[in-house]
Amino acid sequence: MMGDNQIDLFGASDPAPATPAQKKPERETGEKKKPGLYLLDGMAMVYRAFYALQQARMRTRDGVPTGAVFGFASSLLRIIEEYQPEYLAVAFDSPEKTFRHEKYEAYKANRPAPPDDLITQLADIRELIKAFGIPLVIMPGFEADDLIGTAARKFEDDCQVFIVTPDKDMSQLVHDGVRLLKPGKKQNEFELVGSREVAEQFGAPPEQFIDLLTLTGDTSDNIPGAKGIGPKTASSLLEEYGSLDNIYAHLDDLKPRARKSLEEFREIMPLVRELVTIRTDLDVPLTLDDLHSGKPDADALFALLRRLELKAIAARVPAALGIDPPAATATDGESDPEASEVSAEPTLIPAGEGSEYHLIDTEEAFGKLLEKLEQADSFSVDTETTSLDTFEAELAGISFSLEPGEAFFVYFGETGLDAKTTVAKLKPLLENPEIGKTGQNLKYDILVLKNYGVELQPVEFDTMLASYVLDPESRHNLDDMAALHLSRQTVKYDELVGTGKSAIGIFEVEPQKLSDYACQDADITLKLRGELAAKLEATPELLEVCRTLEFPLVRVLADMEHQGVSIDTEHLAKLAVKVNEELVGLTERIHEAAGETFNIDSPKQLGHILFDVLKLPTKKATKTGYSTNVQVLEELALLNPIAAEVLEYRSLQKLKGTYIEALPKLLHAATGRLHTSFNQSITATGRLSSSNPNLQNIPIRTDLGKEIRRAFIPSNPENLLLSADYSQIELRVAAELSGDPMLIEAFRNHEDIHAATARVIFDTDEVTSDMRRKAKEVNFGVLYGIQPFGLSQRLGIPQKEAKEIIDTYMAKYPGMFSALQTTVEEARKLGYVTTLMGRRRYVPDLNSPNGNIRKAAERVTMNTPIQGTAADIIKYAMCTISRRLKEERLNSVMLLQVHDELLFETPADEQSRLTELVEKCMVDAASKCGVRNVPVEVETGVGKNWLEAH
DNA sequence: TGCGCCACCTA
DNA sequence: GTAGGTGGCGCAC
Repeated sequence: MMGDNQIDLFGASDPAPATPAQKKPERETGEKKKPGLYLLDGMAMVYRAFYALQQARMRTRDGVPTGAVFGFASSLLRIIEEYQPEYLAVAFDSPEKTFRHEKYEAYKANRPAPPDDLITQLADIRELIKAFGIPLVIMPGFEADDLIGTAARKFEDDCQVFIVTPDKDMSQLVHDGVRLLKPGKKQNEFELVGSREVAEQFGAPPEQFIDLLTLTGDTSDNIPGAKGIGPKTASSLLEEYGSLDNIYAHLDDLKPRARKSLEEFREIMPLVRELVTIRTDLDVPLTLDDLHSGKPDADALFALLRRLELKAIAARVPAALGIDPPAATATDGESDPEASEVSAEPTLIPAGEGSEYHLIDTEEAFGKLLEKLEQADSFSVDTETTSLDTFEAELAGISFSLEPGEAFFVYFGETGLDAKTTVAKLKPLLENPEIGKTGQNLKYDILVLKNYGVELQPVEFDTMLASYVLDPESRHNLDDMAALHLSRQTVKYDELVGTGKSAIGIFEVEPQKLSDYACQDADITLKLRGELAAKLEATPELLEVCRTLEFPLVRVLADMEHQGVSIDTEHLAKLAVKVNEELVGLTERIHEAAGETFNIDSPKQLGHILFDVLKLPTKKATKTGYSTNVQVLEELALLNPIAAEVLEYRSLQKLKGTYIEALPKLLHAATGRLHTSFNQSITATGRLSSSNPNLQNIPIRTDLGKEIRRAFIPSNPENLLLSADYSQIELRVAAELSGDPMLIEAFRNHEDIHAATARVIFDTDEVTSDMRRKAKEVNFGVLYGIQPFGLSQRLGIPQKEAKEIIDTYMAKYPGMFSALQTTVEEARKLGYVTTLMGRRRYVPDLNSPNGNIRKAAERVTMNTPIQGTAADIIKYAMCTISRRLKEERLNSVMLLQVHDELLFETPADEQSRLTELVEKCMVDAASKCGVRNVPVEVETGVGKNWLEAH
């Protein structure tokens, strides 16, 4: 990487300071401000920049990755802009093995090689530092940490030292004159970390930090700590005994578990301590002058930034470094507007610039527009309304764009046209199946127009969903997409009407301004369609996901939301009375047992009662105190009945607050029903989500939960509810993906799959219920990206046992084993995972240097094809069912989707036809989506309410 | 009023 | 161990 192998420093081309060197501050003038010395932890900052900007996928037009360079340069500039450092240097590790490798073979052995995209940027970063005129410090055999530690110690009397690093291990260097600057959550913000902050964050002051790190070890460097001793235990031990040596001097006072662990650890402790200790005593010929920036090389710097198309950085350089771009290579502002898509902070042009927008507020102008629209075969449309609630919303106007660069706004305000009659004139073309409609979140427009008797169709392209399919975890709102894909700065809705109390109604906005805003949205939407469609076409399977699943589903979901579902408020009212009585009793008993009244809903107060007042043993800590969650309370229930009462209280309170009392309030005044929103562009896997209210998490497990389900009833009392759900769909998908013959065979034979798994992994025909339970957890584990830690937690067994179970499973189902492995390997190479239909999810963290983050990404990678394929299947089924219901002219309607279940309302005489149709569509959907080797089963039920139907 | 955190509901 | 949403508390603004 850093190719130079000179023994000593190599730095700026010109060691002479750009400004006359500050005189070293005189000793005695303690008041006088000391110069600042800023030491950058190079590689750590590079890594951080790389991952922080990975999502943005920054590249030059030629595809050269630039995110890390951008992030690093931006941080560097920020330091210069904000602190104007007298001394500034960047340290990097030497490429050779260091003394730590010699002492400990496995040092950093678990570090994966840096991703290719990062490696290619290292040379650029190095060039950048040189062009900035900043000294680069590298010494063979030593890591950047040690160089920084040594420099910090050496110069802390003469300077205020700031170590710029995201690495917590550096906390040990914090001292009177030494502080850390840690990159914050927001790009380009730094958090100043002094002694107090270290103590707050880690529960140990910097002086104890080495001992703390020794005890816990450092997984990222593959350095073991004392087993079973985590940060919390370590810091409380250190608080009590002051130092590691003193802890060892008092081993006998410790709890047996900690003692045993520390005894085992004793042998390697000195080595660990040496490994985690950052050296501050290297014998290196470093002088303060070596750390002084030289003159920046303007030619080299601007040439580099130009090559990498980092305009935003180039723009900051003149002010920060006091240099100007060479005349010939001046950064281009206007000359090349299209080029900026890939740069991080492209100069955005106003969205409306270069476009023609027309306010339509006369019959004559409207007549002309109508003619145009009738002759079009496709256009974009956007409604402006008085409310985000689609049932309340009144139209303020509708904008259209037939070709990029021109848009029209039909205005319904006082000075405009009459909404009702105008919409009636638009109706035939809005409903014309031959004229394709493009929009941003068309479901909203469909719902609004329904109130005006218009069934907007067909959904030819939805930019929000196209963006979602291209990258589900990117941002899908119009403003961000305009900036990202079009380098356009949009006028925001808030800028139009203001915010908070000073916000005005949409009809109070000046018509011309509203028109420009609305036209902008239609215009941008159509332009975005062009960009997004091109990207989809480059990946045909993603285009197919849009065409066959997402776009057709928009109408289906709009219809479901509009339909709504009825609930039996009287039933809920009765439940409320019962639950309230029980809660009053529980509250009394809990307060009595506590000896005082307190707020049971407050985990903080509850913790105080349980652990301070009643002195019950603590089990688990959270960030803010001791955990009082279900697992903890269940354990405590064995010691004190109050815990069981609290559990009961919690469960009742939750159901009461979230459902029994909340749902009746959410009934819509106009329809008397519950209208959820099905969000189609939220989840990373392709599932839907539901909100306002969330009807995908209605209780079912407990008795009270079942009673809540009983409250969901048909809108027409003559009708019935029909529920149809896929049986074990995710396991079947997993079996299909694995191709594992044993697993597939079990499904073909209609076996009890958990029992079958138990038989295989426990190698017996006598499967006990406990074996089945464990096997069930293993099966779930496979779906969730199985790892020993997780299974051990779920089953409450040691990690070692969990590992054995997993090993056995994988040995018995080799197809599953290799499929999971291949999935992760492929994803690591490609950067994304796919469902059977080709839906994508990017998983950049598979290359993270942080073991925990990487493992989490591996689980995501294993789960996404399974969860995502199941989501694709039910989406496909919903589309075909909706179509078939219309074709068959049935009066049944789809009400809800709950991931593997569909709920319908049906007239009694359609019940059997509906059942047959739904079953067939659901089963067929699986094979259409690629599940062809494993049979898929659907279970249906009918009843007077959701509980009976299920 | 907004936000992070904890806890807990679903598939 | 995967994917979501909501309610209440407690704090900062």
